[in-house]
Amino acid sequence: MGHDDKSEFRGKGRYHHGELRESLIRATRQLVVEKGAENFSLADACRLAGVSTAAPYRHFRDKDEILEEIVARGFDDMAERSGRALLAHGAGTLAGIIAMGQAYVAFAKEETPIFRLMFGQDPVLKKAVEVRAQGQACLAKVIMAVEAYCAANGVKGDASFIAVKLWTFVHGAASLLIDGDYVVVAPEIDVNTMIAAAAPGLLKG
Amino acid sequence: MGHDDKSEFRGKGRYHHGELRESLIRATRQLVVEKGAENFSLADACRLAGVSTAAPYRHFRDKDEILEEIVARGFDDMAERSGRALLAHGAGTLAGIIAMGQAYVAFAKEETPIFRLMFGQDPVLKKAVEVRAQGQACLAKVIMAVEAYCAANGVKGDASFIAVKLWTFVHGAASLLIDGDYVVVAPEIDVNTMIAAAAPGLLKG
DNA sequence: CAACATATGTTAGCAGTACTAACTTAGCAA
DNA sequence: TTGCTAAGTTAGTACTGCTAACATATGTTG
Repeated sequence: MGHDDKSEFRGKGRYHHGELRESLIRATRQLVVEKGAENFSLADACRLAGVSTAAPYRHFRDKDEILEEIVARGFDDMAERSGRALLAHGAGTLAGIIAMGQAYVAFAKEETPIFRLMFGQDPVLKKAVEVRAQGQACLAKVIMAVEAYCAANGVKGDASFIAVKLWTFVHGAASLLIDGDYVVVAPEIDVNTMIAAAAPGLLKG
Repeated sequence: MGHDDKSEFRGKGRYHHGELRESLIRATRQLVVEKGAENFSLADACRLAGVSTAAPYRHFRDKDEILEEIVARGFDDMAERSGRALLAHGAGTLAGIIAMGQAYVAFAKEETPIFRLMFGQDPVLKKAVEVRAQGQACLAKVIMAVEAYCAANGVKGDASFIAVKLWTFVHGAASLLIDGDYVVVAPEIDVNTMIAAAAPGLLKG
């Protein structure tokens, strides 16, 4: 340590950076995680990559197109985590479904700025086809888990409706938690406990 | 119509506007509603009020302090709406509680940018004492409604825990709806139906 | 009523942003 | 080697929030 040359992002000292696109994506991810997407500036990412503020426009349409890349990788990450949580408890079990929900909240807590980008309101990101597809794939996993649960426990009812109810609850928990709203009005709440308590009721037809 | 003089916000043609503070708040509210808090600029509000961009700083610490005012009035509005929804069906009834939840979502849908300001992540707004107090008052209403329901229906369980579960679900529904996430993943969902379907399960101890 | 004090406006300017246009350099291909 | 093109650069536009210094109205007080 001690050499503050940002070698992780900089090129090889040449006029042409060489892998600027990937460097900018990594720099952006780091800055978004550190300071939030609201306070992220493309200019900062440029400084981190050791490049002029006009350089990104050779690789990206605009600021949003870089963020799309971050969101896409976020969905990958989340899908993998929730998949692991489910499998750790068995596919058709209540415990597995609860673990999935808790993994969702854990992701929101650990990767808050990424989570906000993934589910936030930016209409540009919402329209990106890659992003849409990955969001759908994420819920499809939940639906399959609920279907397995219903089949194993003799619950009759629309699995996708139940899945959306679960998602809604868990998403609400994640949002209120990371936005600091529980702290304001119900500071003593334990989100994981609450999810475990609510899941059985939500899983009934 | 036809006279585009913004008379609603402008002063009386004098050097001193007269009621600039209130004019700026109303202009800000209008602009936030129209274009979202993300795209709101204080400079726009100044133009709408017919005043220089430095003028607001005689009345507000900074941009955030104007927004706090918007949030405070938003909580007033929401509290009144949900109170009416509850009373329309009777204080201790399931229908009343469902109606409260639906009113929450309706508020989020109709006043989306205000709702986002109220429950969003801005740490400055979270710290404002007035805002905190009004948030607490809002949930206190829900807790009282749940207590009345529990008393009337012989449910034993912590009413505030149940209230937080309800809030969590309804907030998740509002968030996913206004952020356009249902559209991406489950476009056919009817949020009001879903709330009515989920409420009984969430109200059990 | 005049003079001053203060509240509330103004203009000018700073530092920062996203993004564009025109120019330059490097790397590759004929 | 020549020259084309991809990928950098600098310089500049138009915007932002906010501050400092200056100007003007308003109201209080001798």
